[in-house]
Amino acid sequence: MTIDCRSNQLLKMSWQTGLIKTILDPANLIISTDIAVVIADKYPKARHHYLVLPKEDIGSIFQLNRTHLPLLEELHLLARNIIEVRGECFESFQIGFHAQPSMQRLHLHVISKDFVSDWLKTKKHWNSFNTSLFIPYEALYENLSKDDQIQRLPKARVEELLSKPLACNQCEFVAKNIPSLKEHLLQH
DNA sequence: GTTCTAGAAC
DNA sequence: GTTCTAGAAC
Repeated sequence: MTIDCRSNQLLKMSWQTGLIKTILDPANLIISTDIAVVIADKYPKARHHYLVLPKEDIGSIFQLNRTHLPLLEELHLLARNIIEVRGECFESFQIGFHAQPSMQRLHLHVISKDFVSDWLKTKKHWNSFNTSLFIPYEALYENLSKDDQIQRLPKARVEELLSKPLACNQCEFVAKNIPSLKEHLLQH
């Protein structure tokens, strides 16, 4: 391994630990319990976008086993709490995990289905929330109950899902590019 | 995860 | 010529 390779890895580590650093500052915590916290996503991909994270140092969904099922229930409880606190309705939100997370520390996404946001900029953003790259809470809970672990998606499957057409999440419309998708979402 | 930007797509 | 996407970031 070259020196350059190592400095790349260090650079990568610095952004991957962003969430862990964020929750160290109490000012960032919208809700905090003994075992989990709720923060606002720094780059929200919809009008409402929150993250629920355990205080326990769990890297990602791939570190989970059956013993974590009660923890997941607590994360889900806080997800419902933040929606209620914000005066929104549960039906207008999707709650779940990315099948291929980028940031360290397990985090549950709580995001409104409008996807109206200046931070929504790429096909990857869209498809990570609107294809099987998004694992709804209930689905992950059931998979973990059954298998005692969460399986990583094959690289080819991830690439296939990332390259899917930009299909609207609320109707049959398929956008030709990101700007037209964003314009369309505003109409809903 | 974002930023930046070369060059593809239009 | 401008818009848009996709890959490198040392």
